[in-house]
Amino acid sequence: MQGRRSGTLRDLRRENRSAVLWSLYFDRPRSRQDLGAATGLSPASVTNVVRELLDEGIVTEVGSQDSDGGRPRRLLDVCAEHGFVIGVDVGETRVRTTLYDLTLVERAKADLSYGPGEYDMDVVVRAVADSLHAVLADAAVDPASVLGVGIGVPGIVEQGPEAVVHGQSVHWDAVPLERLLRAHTDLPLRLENCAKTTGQAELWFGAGRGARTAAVALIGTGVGASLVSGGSIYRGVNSSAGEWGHTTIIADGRRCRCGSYGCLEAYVGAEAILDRFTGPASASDSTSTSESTSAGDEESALAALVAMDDSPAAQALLAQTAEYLGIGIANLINLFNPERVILCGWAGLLLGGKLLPAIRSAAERYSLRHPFAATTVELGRLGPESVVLGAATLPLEGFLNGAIGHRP
Amino acid sequence: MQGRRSGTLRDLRRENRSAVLWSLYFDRPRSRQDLGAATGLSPASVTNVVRELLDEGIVTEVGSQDSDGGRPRRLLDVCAEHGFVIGVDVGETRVRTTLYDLTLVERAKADLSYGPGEYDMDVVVRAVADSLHAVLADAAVDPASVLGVGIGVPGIVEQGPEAVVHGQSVHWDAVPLERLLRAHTDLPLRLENCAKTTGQAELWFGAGRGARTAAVALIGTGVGASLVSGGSIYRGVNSSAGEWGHTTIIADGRRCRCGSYGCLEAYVGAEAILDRFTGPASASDSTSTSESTSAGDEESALAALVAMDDSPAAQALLAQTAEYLGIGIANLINLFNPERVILCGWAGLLLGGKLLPAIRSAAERYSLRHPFAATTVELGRLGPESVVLGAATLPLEGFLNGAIGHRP
DNA sequence: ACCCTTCAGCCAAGCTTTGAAACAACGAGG
DNA sequence: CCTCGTTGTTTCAAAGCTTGGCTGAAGGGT
Repeated sequence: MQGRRSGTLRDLRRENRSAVLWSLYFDRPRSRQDLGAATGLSPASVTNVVRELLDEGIVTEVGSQDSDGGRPRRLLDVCAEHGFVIGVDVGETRVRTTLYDLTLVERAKADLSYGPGEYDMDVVVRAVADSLHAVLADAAVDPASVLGVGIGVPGIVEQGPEAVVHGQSVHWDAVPLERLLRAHTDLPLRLENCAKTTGQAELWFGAGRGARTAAVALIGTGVGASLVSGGSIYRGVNSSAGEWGHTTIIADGRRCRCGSYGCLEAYVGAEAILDRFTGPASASDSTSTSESTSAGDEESALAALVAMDDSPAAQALLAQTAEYLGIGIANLINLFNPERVILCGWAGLLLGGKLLPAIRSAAERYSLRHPFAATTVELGRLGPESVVLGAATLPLEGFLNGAIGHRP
Repeated sequence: MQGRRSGTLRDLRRENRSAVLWSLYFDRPRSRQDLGAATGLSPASVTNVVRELLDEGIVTEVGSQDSDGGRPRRLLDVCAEHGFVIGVDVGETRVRTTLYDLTLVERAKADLSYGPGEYDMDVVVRAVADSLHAVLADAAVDPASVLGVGIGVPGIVEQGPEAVVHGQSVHWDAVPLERLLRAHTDLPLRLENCAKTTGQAELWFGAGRGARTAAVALIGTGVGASLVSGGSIYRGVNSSAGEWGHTTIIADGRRCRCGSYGCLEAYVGAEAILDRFTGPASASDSTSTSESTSAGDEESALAALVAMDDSPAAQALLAQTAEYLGIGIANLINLFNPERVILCGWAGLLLGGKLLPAIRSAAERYSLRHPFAATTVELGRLGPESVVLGAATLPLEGFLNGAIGHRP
């Protein structure tokens, strides 16, 4: 009900400082005057805040820009070297890690794969730890200047003093991943569901730029979504909001790997699509061949399916899939009334590339006029890097908000 | 992305003042010390803010309470007489209006009905205007001391400089209701969808008290929801969020009055339930008899149906309905991860009274473990008055936030 | 009586933003 | 070459806020 927490003067200062920093970060470089206009702060306050940021080495002055006849504006920019962030994508078959500077320019990458189905925690934890050390060494970056590590994982991440992961589909049951990693590194860690990290990447740098309310629909082997409200990701009471893939679109429908029936994921997840194509006879009772096919196979198989222009069966299946996907999207539109729906994930992009018009049309038919009119349905604009990139934005977010500048 | 708007000192003061006021409003009466603990403000600041509120006549001191051995605390309370708010429920067959004092104690009521199906705007507008004048006269309240009028209407309310109503099911197409009402009254008006007003009533005073994230599911003839996030109602980009009734639960299912197929409303809306019972033969293609049955008939018919303990057909239908409702609720739980789901609306309460265990069990089966574990599914605790009461909270909300005290 | 506890008001100190005025840096024009 | 106008940035005094610490106020215990 109440829920404000401001109170003190210092908080006010931090908020203004944070507003300036966010504003600069997403529109770089900029003059002080411009920042004032964007944040609503007076020129004097901008000067004060900027001086502080300059002193701390968070921003720098980079050249100047002629004004029409007056004193030229000094341009400010974020100092790329001031700090670094690391993004980690804990995927189904491998760990991808990238170290970025403060402006999210890549400095080093590592990519460690383990056998498919190897969800043994020790293996995963070691891979993450190794990759962290690898990128740090590779980029020759002092660990003390790393602002934090963002880690995108499959499954629900229960935030708390130490994040715990519940991955119902990869059989992780209350895994204390943060504590396990803590044994290998002292870097600040932030864990988050990988759909949410992708969502944040698209929101900051992709198709979601500037949206204050959006739904990022992620389709891979599994299906998820991240819901953006007020410009940041909505987590719900338990951090498990956005489990779009397990909303029911057909009561008593196909069995889903979550154990329920008729879930969206059981129709439009990559695995489900392939199952529906190859095993139409046992449609409503597939124990599925998930464990036997690796992700890479799945990817090429789906690509092949999408490319079967001369097969009526494949065409019909894809049309049906677009219809289901449209229903799922329409449900998001009716419930959330987002200004944008962004279709992401490797399977989502694959399907969307071909079926977007059909998906849009289905979404329109299944949603109410008013909310649909306010929405655009688009494809994500970031590639498969988006999970890592989004993960890296997690510590960055903290930095932009709190912005406790460490020593440079 | 950025989206803060604070900046100035005056804003900070207003926020603190508002925090105190909210805190006091929902836990009345309270001592200053207690307020300090609740808001996190220092005793000195509480004193300052409270003095201001006392000076403006918004709060008063009411007696004192012994402390264990020390100076007794003076108790503060909201001054009921300081202002008044009016709630209006524009229903399907009548307009209900209530005038409350600042503590939401009823001071006067009016209830004007028009023939069923009379959605002619002139009739409705006149009824609202008449009822406003009636309650003002009845309570002998000076219009200048009315803080505002909240109006709950069926359909989507597009907020803007002048609210416009889109009621797809009652055939209101972009009705400029606020402007039409403006011709009859000078009171400040706030329009909102009636599901959202009910939701706010339950949130403030009913089963949702204290919840910061909740889903209020409203079932009457139509089906809607209001989604609460961060303690306040989520509206989406277009104010049309929460159209739960028109999310699809069965692809290619029953036709819905919105024009689509397989909507939740087409299964669990009161009209739909009755249709499914009386006309099972034409299940998938009912043009429905909606216009011919008035709401009152529907209510008693549904009550009769629910009471048919000895009819296996009725029992099966109700069980099926609970299943569908469970699916709809599970979808809310998976997507939103609320800490509470509250079932409201006359039909919702009727069904819930008998079927709540079945509904809960269905919701559990169709939702993921983790989000379900964090949720409770309960019945609304407010009666049919909740729409009016919730409508009255709309201006109250503005008052508690801004709290520009007018002259007492 | 005396001390102790608890609540409320007061005041100087230390923040903050702000608006106006001053300063800086440049082009244009005489 | 100098001056003026224009635009961007900084400085400075003023006003407002919260904060702790201190002082009263009002009662129990002992």
